[in-house]
Amino acid sequence: MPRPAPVPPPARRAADVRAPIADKRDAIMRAATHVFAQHGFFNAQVADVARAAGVAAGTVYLYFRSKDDLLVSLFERTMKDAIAEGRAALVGATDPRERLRRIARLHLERLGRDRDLAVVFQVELRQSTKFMERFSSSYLREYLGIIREAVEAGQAAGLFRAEINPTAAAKILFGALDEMATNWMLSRRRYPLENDADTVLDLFLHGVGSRPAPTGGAA
Amino acid sequence: MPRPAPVPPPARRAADVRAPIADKRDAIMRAATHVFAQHGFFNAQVADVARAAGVAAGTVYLYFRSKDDLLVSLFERTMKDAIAEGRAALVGATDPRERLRRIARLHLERLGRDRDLAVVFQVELRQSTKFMERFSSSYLREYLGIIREAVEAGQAAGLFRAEINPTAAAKILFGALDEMATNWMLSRRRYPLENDADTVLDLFLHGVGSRPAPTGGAA
DNA sequence: GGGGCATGAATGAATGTTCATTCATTCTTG
DNA sequence: CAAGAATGAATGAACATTCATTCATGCCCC
Repeated sequence: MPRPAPVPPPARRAADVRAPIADKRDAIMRAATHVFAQHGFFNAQVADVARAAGVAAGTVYLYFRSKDDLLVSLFERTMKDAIAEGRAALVGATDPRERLRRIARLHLERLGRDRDLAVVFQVELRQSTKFMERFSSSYLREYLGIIREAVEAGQAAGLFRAEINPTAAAKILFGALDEMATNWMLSRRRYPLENDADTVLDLFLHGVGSRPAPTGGAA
Repeated sequence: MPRPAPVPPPARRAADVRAPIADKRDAIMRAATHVFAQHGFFNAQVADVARAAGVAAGTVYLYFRSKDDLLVSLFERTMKDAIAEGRAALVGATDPRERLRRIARLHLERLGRDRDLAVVFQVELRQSTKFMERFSSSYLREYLGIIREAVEAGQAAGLFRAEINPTAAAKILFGALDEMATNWMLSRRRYPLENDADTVLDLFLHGVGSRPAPTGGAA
């Protein structure tokens, strides 16, 4: 009996005709996130990912061209989701300060929700300049652009000092958030990461602000 | 004739008795910085490093326990240098704002001086949580501590707002500088990185400041 | 002064392991 | 009973590390 119930066949229904593709692909990506976070991309074996996903090693290659492709896909999917979620969250926020606050919160909420994902994003994706450049020139650029526009809007509204360089300010805010995420991920303590968003925003808004301080909400 | 002048024997003089050790070790570390920066740690072969250093592959193992050890040594030496240089630069600066400014400048000057080093520090060292944790729990902790103390001093002097969390502020400043360095390293343009220190500091000091703004120096 | 000799640095070919990837075969399902 | 999904053993290349050998140096004794 060479088949000890490998995966409980999940009772396919009619619409599942092309569902299995998404199912397995998704399972492999989830497993990969976990395994890469655990061992690091280079030390992780494709066979481990396959095992964690409950499929055979060869199956991975039915859904991904290569191990690299697996990491890249992970990254692309997450970034697309994140940017879509981000744009949605900005709808209805007109005050530039509020827009920045939402961006920051979302950034940290998303990473704080899934530690494996945080590890992959804060560590594994930065393994090689190859990945970094790819990341940097596409999604990071877009992300920084969104922040920059909010800063520019703030300047136009007279809320932020005119002499601030919006591009630099965007990098600074991103860098601060990124560092918070990295610290959280490396820390053994499991504090709520999203609270750091307010800390960062408070300092940032004071920094760019033309007034003494537009404090968040606390009396 | 299996010996096509492998390396020109560099005419040793008396004092060289124990010099070769430092020489070679150093040469290998330099070469490793370059090769790791070029191909990434995992893709770089020890043989490449050896070739770049002008020694045989086996020789690397006379000076380093393993490939990992080579990366760790690189990192430890640089951090020791940097922290020593940093502490020295702070001597004589009593104003907390001035201390922060010197820290920021030095941080970016050092990385901006050597692109290969910047790549290794901004990318290669972050390959695995193993290295990250090591880095984070030792040198980064120390570095953040230095920044935090300057912030606390600023608060004690009434220059910075009392409600600022100094630990968080230190992470924010570090994160912002780190992002500037990463951006510079990934950018094709070769602008002077150290100028970003003032940009960051300006925003940061506004952010923490209890006054409208302690502007740097420009009229 | 000079001709071996001991020392240990340096070499680089060989080793052995570790995987990513392939593909002939088996299984599932409609 | 096709068609195509899935399997997992086999393959082969890549590479860290080792180690038997070579080489350079300085020392000592004649």
